Amino acid sequence: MMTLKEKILGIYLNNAVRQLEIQKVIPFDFDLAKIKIDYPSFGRGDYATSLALQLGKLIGKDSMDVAELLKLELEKQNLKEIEKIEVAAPGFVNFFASKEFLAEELRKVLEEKEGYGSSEKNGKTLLIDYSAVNIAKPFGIGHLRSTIIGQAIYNIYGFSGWKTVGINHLGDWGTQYGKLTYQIFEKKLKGKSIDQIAEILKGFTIAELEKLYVEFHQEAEAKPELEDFARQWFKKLEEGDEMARMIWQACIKISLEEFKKIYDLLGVEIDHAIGESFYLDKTEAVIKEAEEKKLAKESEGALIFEYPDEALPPAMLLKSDKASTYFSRDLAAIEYRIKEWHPDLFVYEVGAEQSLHLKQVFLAAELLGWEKKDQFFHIGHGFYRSAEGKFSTRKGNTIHLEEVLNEAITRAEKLIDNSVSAKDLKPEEKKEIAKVIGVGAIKYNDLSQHYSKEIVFDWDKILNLKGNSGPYLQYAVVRCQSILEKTSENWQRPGLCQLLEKNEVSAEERAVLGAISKFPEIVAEAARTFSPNLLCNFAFDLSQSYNLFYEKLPILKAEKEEQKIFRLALTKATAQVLKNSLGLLGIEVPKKM
RNA sequence: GCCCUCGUAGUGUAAUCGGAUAACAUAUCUGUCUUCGGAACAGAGGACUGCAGGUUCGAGUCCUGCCGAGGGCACCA
Repeated sequence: MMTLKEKILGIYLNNAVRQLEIQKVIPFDFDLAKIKIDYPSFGRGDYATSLALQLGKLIGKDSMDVAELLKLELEKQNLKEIEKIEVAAPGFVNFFASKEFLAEELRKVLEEKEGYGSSEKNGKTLLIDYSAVNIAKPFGIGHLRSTIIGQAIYNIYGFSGWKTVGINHLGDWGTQYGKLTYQIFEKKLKGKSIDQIAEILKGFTIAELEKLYVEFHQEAEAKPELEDFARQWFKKLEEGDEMARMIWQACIKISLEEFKKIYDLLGVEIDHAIGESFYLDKTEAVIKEAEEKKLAKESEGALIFEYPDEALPPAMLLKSDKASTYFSRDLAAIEYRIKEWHPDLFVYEVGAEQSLHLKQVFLAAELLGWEKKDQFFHIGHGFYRSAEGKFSTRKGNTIHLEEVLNEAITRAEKLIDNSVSAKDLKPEEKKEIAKVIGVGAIKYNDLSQHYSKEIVFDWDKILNLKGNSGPYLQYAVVRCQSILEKTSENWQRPGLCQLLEKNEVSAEERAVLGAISKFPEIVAEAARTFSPNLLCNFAFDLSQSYNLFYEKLPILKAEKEEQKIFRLALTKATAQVLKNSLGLLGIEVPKKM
């Protein structure tokens, strides 16, 4: 299924250009790949191309003349989706979508419902690595971006016809667990019997684990030898020492239970949670392969991966004490994922700080002959920062996600208490709605900003509940639904679009329709550029168009019967498309608010 | 020192592979309510898009240099 945008580019413009070639107006083999279709600003049409500007330059003619020629050739094709083509200085060609096209899209929304905008299965698989929370650390605000953006990308690709595999690459391995096991053993377990130890381990909370971890770093500043003890403990862990394993496993259990609460609150479910430790016994084969392919080299007691022509700095495969590194584990993970799922595209939703590391991993996978490096994509998101700088687990100045979510929910509750329409609701219903609104606000705040940007953490901004925010969109849907509930009118009947055909549609109604029909194109663009924020922009635009229409024109009290039906259909379609958008973003819609 | 990312009204952001008068929110000011849900709508003011060059018919976007912020550069992940 081609979107109108794709049709204009791929068929209509292509035909026009070929015609001009035959007429020898322009030379043959003009490369249409350089051309794109834009959305012009309001009033100038639905689609635009600057093709004539480029052609004019190429053949040394006035772009306006070329634009007129293109317009002529396009008009000869009798395009049913296009009502009008205009030429504008200095050589733009603007397209206005036809009533037939808009009516057809409206019908499609009403028919296809939650499927509107989706694509048929394309047989390709996307594997996305996101969230990647760390064991024994609280679910920090820092993991929010990865979790939310990753889930949105996962949803968008699934909607676009891809088979999707989501992986939560749990951080459950590394020297840090040496630090923690050392600390737990020294501080809490030393000299205790096995039974006592089991009992103590069961009782830990994640907050205590975090506190121990922070204390370690404080103490290590005065006593650097602690770092060596930690490395020894990590080595024990790698060698399967019973005590080390026991402590480590207890940490995992406690952490997973804790994370489950947050994922539930966020409404996120990741297909597979696989810890880094899972790949431990798989690194050996990778290292052997690297050695066979002459890509590994010994250096200062460690084993490093070297890139030909120093394309990238070397990466470490084995530490000098022969312990594995996250580089070798990440490579082993790729090998495992290829075997298990045969993905066509590997996406890593991981902080921008890992940019170099992932470049090294991707290029290594290519050099090893597994995959091409352009099959990998790193969505390197910017961090949440406090006004003073980065949040750090080591220093203990993190903001816990649970705190943020609870605060958001509390703020939403206050608004609900003041809401007239929700005053008859039971307390537990209000609580549930507050959850949907609070969590939605936080998700939207995050998703609406491009992933590459840093976000300075500010309670008032992250919890914004009006203007360009999650609740604004939720409110638009709820209001649509409220109107629809007030009528038993069947808007899905023949004659729905008579008004359109008779040209009796106002500018406000036309704007809503125009916005709705862009949805499939926006989904495709959001997928291509891994940018959920485009969907946020779209949903906000549509809500604004609808709110303006709602303000200006009566729906249930429309003058004519056919107007009422049409406007109800518009309301239904708006609610549907907004719900589809929010669904992809992972934002729920309350029944009332 | 080298490498990567980011710099847009007071604040927070948008602008898709270079397109038209740089859009939106917030804050400030002014309006809209006997009408379908005011968490709404309309209007006003507010920008040499960090600075200086360059490429182009056209630059917030590409290139060069500088300034600023953040991150990275082998035994943390």
